[in-house]
Amino acid sequence: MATTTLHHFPAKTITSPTTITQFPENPKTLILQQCKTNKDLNQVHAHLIKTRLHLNPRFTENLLESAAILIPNTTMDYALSIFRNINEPDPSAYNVMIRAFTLKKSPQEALILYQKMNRSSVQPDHFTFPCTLKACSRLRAVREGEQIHAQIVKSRFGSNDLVNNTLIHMYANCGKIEFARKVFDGTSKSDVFTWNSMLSGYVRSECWGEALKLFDEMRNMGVGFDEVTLISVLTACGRLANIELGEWIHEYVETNGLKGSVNLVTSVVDMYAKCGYVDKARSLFDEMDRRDVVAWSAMISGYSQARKCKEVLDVFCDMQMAKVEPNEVTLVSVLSCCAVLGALETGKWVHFYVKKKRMELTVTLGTVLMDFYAKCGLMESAIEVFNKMPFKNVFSWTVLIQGLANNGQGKRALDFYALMLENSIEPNDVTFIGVLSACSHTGLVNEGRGFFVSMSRDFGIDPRTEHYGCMVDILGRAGLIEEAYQFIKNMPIQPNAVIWRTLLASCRAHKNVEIGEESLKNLVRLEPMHSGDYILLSNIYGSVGRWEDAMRVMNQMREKGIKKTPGCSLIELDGEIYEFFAEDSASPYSKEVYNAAEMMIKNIKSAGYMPDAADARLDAEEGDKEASVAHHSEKLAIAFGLIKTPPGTTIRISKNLRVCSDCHNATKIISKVFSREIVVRDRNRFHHFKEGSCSCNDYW
DNA sequence: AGTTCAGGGT
Repeated sequence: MATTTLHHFPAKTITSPTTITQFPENPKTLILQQCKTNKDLNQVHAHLIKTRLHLNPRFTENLLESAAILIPNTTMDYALSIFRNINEPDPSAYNVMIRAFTLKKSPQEALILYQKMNRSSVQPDHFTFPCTLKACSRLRAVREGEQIHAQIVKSRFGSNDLVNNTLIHMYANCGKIEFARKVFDGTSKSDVFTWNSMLSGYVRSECWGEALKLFDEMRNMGVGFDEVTLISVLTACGRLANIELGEWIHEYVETNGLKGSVNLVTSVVDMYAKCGYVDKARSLFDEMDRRDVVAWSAMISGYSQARKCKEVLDVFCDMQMAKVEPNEVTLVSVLSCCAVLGALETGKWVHFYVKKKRMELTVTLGTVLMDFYAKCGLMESAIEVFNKMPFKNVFSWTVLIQGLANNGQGKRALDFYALMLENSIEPNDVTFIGVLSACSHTGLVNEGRGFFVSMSRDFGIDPRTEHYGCMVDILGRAGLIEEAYQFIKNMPIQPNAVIWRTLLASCRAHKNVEIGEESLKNLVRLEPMHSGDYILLSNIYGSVGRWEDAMRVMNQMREKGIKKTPGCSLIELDGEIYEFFAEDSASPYSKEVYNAAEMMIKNIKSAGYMPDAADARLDAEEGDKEASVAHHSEKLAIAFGLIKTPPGTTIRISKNLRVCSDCHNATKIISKVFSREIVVRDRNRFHHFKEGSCSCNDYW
């Protein structure tokens, strides 16, 4: 006999340790206290039938409740079989079933049963409505909710607090906050639960100001408040950066001995972090004697929003040491910080973890995973995630479009934009930033103009500074410098420094001295301490041979006490991050790296590379200009990558500034001569170098 | 027999 069949015939069922041998008069206590599985229930059920006690509805309903709600991790099958055998179920039997379906994530079934109850003319009682409304809430079924509301009004439960609290919750959860308020105003306003329901409704609908107003009202009316109230109010404080009220609540928590409440203290931690006091949040977090996954996640997201990525990874590490399992929310914060850092290895580890734990690829998790891959330059992985996501929203599509645009695949980005519209997803303002940058990074001038018009005409989105910036970029990169300049002059809102900087960068690429000078004038007025701007104009002079003017601009900068931001490039090898600065001799690898860089330059020179001194340090001696360019941080990092990785490995570099034209040219040739793919993430976008050309088509 | 609450993405 095959051994596998034996497993289905264990002797255990007969001599199970939970076997019930003695039955008390009232089986309810027994069912509640001892039944852990359906098998236990079976025995009680059998006993009830044998003793004909099952004809007593009270016993049967107790059994039903146990089967539907009290036995952990079980389906509704057993409960359904009991329910179907009840001759004329009364409201309580229906209530148990409706409550259980909602509890077990089948709110749809709950509503179907409620309809059946109506058809059978069983009168709902004051417990039926809350159970059913909760199901509507879960499903965001506002129409069904409204129908039930009408039935409530017609019934005698219209003034029942419990019923009204659930109504408020249902409307707020379905986004109908003004309906919720109407219900609230119709209550006696004497129950803290009612106030809490309304408060949480405002918080859920992101009406932070209304929430605080309600809390004020609550204190004026002297209804009192509890922990749940404070948690909602703290959320609103965090979003409004209302530190005064936040601190008042913190005081209240301290003086009233409420620090043992993990939820409440977590909310205080979150409030401080959102108000910008992340260190204060941390010290409070450290004082907690118990931390659950939400507390850890709040601290991690606090650091993540403060862009303190190193701290995010440290706390995440501590969390694992503390043996608290991260969940989706935790991982979203961690991934978004990996995206900022370009921490490919760590982010991949998180993705692996998600797969190992078979976590659901929700819209949020999927979107942040895509963004992470896109920001590490791995667009194919990003698209793979996108294709696996069962649901996508405007965020997901926007990340995809922006990712493709930044990785030099502008045409593909626009294809996906068209597909997005076909899928009836409405683009928002951020989507258009992606669409317009796809145009600018690909040189699609007329398409760009078209989208800029379409944005407000077809979708009612008013362009923001960022959108004007994209247009300036589109025109400027294409060499339409004069038009870009006029575009800025005609902008209905005040151009900021970023706009002028964009124009200045175009002037650098197209050697336009006059408008470059004009741009710098505006930049000096708006952000006088930004070193890169002076350097850009200086390079423009250099590129047309006006070395004296170039020197003059650099001196002007130095006189103002402005220091150059040193160029810095990072390379990740075996999960370790190596940092290189331009002309850096302090690095422990400097000798090795300089030798490697020298060899590398020699090699590409014989393949036709000509150094471009326009990007050199101006104070370098004439003969040293070439060496100055050769020691840009990027070249050092690439040289290091060449000697430290096996032939054929892709080299990934991130740098803090934009790629200079000499490095760009050199890297193209390196990719060909050494047969390497090289991916450079600069402060604006990606460059994928392969076989002598770059994904940006020399257009950045 | 029931109701309110915390952390996340372009």
